[in-house]
Amino acid sequence: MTRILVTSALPYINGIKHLGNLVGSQLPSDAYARVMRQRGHEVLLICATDEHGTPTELAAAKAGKSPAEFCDEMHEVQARIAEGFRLSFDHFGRSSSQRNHKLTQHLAGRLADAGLIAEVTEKQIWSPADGRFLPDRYVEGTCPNCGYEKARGDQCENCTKQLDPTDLIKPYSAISGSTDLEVRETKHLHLRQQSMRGKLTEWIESKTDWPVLTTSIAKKWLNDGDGLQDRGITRDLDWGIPVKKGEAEWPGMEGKVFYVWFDAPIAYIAATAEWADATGQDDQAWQRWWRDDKGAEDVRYVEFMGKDNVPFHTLSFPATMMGASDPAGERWHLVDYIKSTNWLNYEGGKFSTSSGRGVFMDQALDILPPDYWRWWLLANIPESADTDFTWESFQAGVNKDLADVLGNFVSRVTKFCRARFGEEVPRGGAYGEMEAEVTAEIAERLKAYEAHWDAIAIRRAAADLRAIWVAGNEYLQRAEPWAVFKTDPERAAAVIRFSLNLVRLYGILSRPFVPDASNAILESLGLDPEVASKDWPRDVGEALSALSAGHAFTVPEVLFAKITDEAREEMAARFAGA
RNA sequence: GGGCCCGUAGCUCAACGGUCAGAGCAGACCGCUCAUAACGGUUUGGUUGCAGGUUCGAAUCCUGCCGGGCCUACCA
Repeated sequence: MTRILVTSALPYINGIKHLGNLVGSQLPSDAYARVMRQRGHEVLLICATDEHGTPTELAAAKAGKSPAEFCDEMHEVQARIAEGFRLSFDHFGRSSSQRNHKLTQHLAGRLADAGLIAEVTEKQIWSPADGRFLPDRYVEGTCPNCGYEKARGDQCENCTKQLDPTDLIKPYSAISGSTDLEVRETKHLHLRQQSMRGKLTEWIESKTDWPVLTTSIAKKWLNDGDGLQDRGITRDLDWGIPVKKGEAEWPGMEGKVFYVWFDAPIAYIAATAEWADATGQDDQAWQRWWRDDKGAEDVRYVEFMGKDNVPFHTLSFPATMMGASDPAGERWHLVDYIKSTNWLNYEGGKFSTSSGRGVFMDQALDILPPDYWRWWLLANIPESADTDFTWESFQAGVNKDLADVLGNFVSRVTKFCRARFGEEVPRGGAYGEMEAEVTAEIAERLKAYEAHWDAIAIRRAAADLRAIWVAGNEYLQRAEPWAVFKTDPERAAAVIRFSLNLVRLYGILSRPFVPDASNAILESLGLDPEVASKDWPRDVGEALSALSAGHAFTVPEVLFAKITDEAREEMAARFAGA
């Protein structure tokens, strides 16, 4: 048994996420955690809402609420949607929690003590009309390079030139439109990543089994230009974690908060502490997952994220963890494997919040059950390249794989049994050569399924699972119990007994992808899903004899209703965007 | 501008220097009738973006070109 700590990148609080966000981190982290739990490992799956930063303040203001109120509400919304998709987080925390305040301040203090924090006076754009400093991106104006009039302060979208807000001609606030802008000096803390460049490089280069996408992004940042740069970890905002050095005030930093990207990854740890609090455990309970000096050394820590998150998880967060560690005292556990995913596009373009293009998580659940989305998204997860969501592909995947192959298998077996033998596992006959062959084939497929999950190759795992389902239909076709029944009912009984055991096996193996269907299958077999799903097959032969003659069952409702062409067309039209 | 990734059957993807480049979907044909008009079998379909090179051998490695995507540090 291994102890596996799994984190999903934190969804940002300012709105409901779309399917691309879901498939990028939350969904694969859940499926992976489920498989590993079912296989008997000790797993802790952690996620949280990422609540700080300028966009939150603006979104809250727009909604006429304080950031705290706004986040309270949006956290509840996101938590409900996560439940709707059956995301099995052990804890869904918040980056604004008191735990995260304390921990972020603590780690900043450790970094300062280690000499890894520099105080730097910077010039930033102040907008009196907005009453705030403006991040570069919130200053717009005319590009000095190409004359584009809505260039952003960090980069011109039109000519792609990198800019500084002070480069812009006729700059104005993107928030209020005010042209009354001034440059003010303000003091900020920088994490001295430059001094850790060697250590980080060595660490990244030791990760030879990581996806290319992950390491190439990290190496680029380490080596590009003058190499890894120090990074500001504080901001002039109201909403956030107040800058403190551990428990103590930080002279000169009054009224400032930590930068959202500094505190967000720390929230993985804080959310684990929140989990311990919520389950009535002591600090030891969460520290054994995160502190190598407190028993976390044998933990395998796996992070899931979209590719946009990679630099922060390969560099600044590890720099924080390394910098806050010392051999004789606190030692924080670094990530062991980073699974990064590409983008999911929508019908050949991007998902767009502003134009309502694409399907958002709440809408998805309004239309169809979570299993449908889970299956298609995981079977088509953008592992090696960006992937396109199309309604045709979605419809085909759901109808063929779920309804025709898995759902129909369960249906034909249980209904045939009910009609010929009644609603209990039939007695008589014995497994023969054909059953031995199918058992061997499934054992082989199962090995591949497990290996692909170990490697977090999710598309392949989905293909393996589908092949295991197909094996059941192939078997029935060969064994043809409906014909055999007429001359040799005992043989037909054995075939159906074997098939019902296949149904049970599918209920277990399919659970990471389609948990609701797994429940329905196992319950219809008179089993407790929570218990039965933990009975991951060690020996397929044994597993296919688990249900013995006389065991009662009921025929389940149709597991997956098909998506009709009309429904598909209607949905495609509805989500096409403005 | 710089960096990285990708380009394989109508579509979505495998094959990671070595038997006729494979699956699923879609198409065609056959079988079955237990089942959600479901299932199974057979089959059509590819000068692997283009042009060179390395090698006994290249989809795979190298160079150039064409096309697409992503990242580039203050949105997160």
